Amino acid sequence: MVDDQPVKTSRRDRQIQRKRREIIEAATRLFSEKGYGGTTTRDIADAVDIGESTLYNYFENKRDILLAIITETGFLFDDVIGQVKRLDNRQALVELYEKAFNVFISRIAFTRTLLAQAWMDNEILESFVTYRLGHIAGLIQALIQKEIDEGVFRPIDPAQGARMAIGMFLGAMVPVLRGTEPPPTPAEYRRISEGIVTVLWDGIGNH
Amino acid sequence: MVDDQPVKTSRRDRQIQRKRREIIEAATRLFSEKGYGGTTTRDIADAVDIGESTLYNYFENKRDILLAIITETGFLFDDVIGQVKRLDNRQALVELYEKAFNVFISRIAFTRTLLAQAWMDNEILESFVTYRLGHIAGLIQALIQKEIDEGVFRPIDPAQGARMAIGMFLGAMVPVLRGTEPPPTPAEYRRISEGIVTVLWDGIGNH
Amino acid sequence: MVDDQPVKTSRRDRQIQRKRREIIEAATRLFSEKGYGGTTTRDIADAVDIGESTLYNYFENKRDILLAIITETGFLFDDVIGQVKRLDNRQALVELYEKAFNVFISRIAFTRTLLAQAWMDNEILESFVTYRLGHIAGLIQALIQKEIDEGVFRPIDPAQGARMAIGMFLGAMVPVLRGTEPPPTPAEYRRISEGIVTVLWDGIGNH
Amino acid sequence: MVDDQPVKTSRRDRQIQRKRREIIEAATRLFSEKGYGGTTTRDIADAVDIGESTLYNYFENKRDILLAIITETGFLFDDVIGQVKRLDNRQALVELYEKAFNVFISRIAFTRTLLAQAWMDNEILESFVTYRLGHIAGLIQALIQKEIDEGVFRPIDPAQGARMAIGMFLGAMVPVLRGTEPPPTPAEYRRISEGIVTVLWDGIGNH
DNA sequence: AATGAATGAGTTTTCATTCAT
DNA sequence: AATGAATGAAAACTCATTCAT
Repeated sequence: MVDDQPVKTSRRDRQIQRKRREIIEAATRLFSEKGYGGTTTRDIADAVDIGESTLYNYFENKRDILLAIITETGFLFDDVIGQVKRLDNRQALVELYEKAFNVFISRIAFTRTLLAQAWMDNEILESFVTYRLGHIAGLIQALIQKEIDEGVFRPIDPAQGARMAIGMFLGAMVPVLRGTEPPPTPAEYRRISEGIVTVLWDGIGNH
Repeated sequence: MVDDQPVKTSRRDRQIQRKRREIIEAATRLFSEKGYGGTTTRDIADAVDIGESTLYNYFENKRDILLAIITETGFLFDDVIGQVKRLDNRQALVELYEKAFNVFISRIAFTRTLLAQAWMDNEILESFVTYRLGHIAGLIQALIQKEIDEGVFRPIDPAQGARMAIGMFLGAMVPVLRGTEPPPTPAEYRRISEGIVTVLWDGIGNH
Repeated sequence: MVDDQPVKTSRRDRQIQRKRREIIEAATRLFSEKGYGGTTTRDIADAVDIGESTLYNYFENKRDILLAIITETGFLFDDVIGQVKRLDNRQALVELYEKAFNVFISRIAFTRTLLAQAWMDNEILESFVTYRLGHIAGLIQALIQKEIDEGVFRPIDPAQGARMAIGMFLGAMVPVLRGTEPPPTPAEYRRISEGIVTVLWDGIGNH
Repeated sequence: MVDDQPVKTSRRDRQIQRKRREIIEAATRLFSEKGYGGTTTRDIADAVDIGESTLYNYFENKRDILLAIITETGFLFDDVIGQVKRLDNRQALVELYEKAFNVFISRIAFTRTLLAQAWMDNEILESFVTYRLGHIAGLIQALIQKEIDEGVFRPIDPAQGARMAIGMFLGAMVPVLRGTEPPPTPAEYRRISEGIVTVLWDGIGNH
């Protein structure tokens, strides 16, 4: 009896969390297909097969669903960043690319929604994208600067170099996110990662 | 009187075209600021200082305004593409980048709107972006292939190379389109163009 | 065991009655602050710190809470009326005023809610106000008639006189109920009661 | 042709004003019957036989209708107040009562709505009632003070006297506004006005 | 060609109430 | 008896579009 109490509570809690997840996942999919504005609360409710008003037992309002998607899925991105302790050589960059491909591709619908929203919505851009992207860009710049200092790289503007590095990532991801190309397999994006880093270091030229 | 007729008509036509342009320009700005869905027909009418219903004398409906923006401004992009007769050497690619920067940056609001829309809307993606981007990608791939054939490039996948080339362009453009960085000056994007091409050919490495 | 039964039951009953009272008091306060329509069942439940649905174990529905407030608090007013055995002289009227002030002011929130509701809701007006107010008005009219008969009063319309008597009460109470004036102290409303009766008998004039 | 312009405009303007009036009148009636909260925008639209959304061409939102009722009908009350240049004797007070009865009774639905709303809504109380009622109360207090100074009145608290004067007005009006008594005829409220003032001056007592 | 007025079809959100546990 | 979860019904409000003038 005494032990039942915590079990009961956590079962109920798990029930709630499960439903929240369900809603978030349905909404993520819908937002990525039709956009946030193009998705109605009714669409979401229908997708989870609950009444429209039931949504409001789990979320304050529609925007709250969007923010929940971003915060509750976004932490996956922090893991990637967190794992990058030191980005101090070529191989580390390859691995960063790989991890980034992995997390982007495992959450295509999420990423597509996030980018669409960050494109128009300053709050979302700032509260989610700016910090993380800035952090990554900083790491890459530091790496470039180090290689310059060691005489491995030509003295280029590290900021511009970082934009190139990120741009090449975008060049590979955007068609996938947009759905014009199928998601690469892990083997493929390992190869792409290496390809990008090789070009960054040595270009395509045949030296 | 008889001679007047055509003059009159063409004057009226010019009048109409001028108003259409005005609407298109106002709508482009509004769409780029608030998104297509976030912009009301009332917003557009107010911006041009006409009645809301007057819009419908110039355009079938709201979406038609969006399509008109894309087709009537989009042709500028065709010029860039059209001018690229032969993309057969490094310098030609630098020049392509420069022209592309030029046209993107001179129409930031348009480009921002176009990308936002193409991100969600298949019709717009296909009818406008796919073809042009595919064409450019094809040119770049052909160039890469040629360099490979001539032994200048290592034997990489030309498609992947093209994605890198386009990605580096995105890496420079996206922050500008998104408004997180100021538009570069012509001198700056000349330098950026050269920087990108240099990296493509030789990497950042200090050979 | 056998004796326990009734004790148990009455303890439970008392428990129930206590909770009912709690709900009624919280609801009275909320209704007087935000109006009946402006108060949600959730507001009430929160104020008593119970679940929203638990309310329905004590009351049929929201309106039932309102009716319970009115009947279960309203009986206090009956006491005032009941105590007025004979309203047959000036002093008795002073005392009636005093008692009325006392009961109104000791239940400002209730009175405010009651008046607000009776203003729009015929059922409440009739089932609660009409009878009691009519009774009081009748007593006052009878007093006036008696004074006329005895030659103390001029022959005025007793009904109109009663409306004046009640009106002067309203003139003193309304600003307090509305919250634009602080509630008078017992000493003050004794003075006000005498003042009103004096004006009724002799006017403000300096005879 | 030149003269047509202003005519056209004013005809259209008159059309708009007419519709606004229609809406305001229907809303006033509905609000006085079912309360502001109990009246839906649909009720109002139906009463004027227009689409619900058409309301929003004439008013910003529902509350705006209420405020329009109050400001656009309320000015009638200002006329009454404005006409009271000097409230310096008994007869002037009688006339003030008469005018007040007149305006209250000619707009029963409005007055009932106003009082209901001012009872709960501080903004409306302050922006409309407080000032005007305060002004009237001030005039009455000044009159009482004057009569005290001239030895005509006993030295009572003028504020309390004013509350009695206003209270007696309420005593006569409230049952009419509430609909429990039929509106008095002009002859009747003249008699009531005189009755109230007589009681104020001399009481009901038979001196 | 220009437009004021009208509106249908939604959209998000609220809330009293029910019901299974 | 207590309540979390679910919801139908309605509410205010929006907006692209039509139409008569």
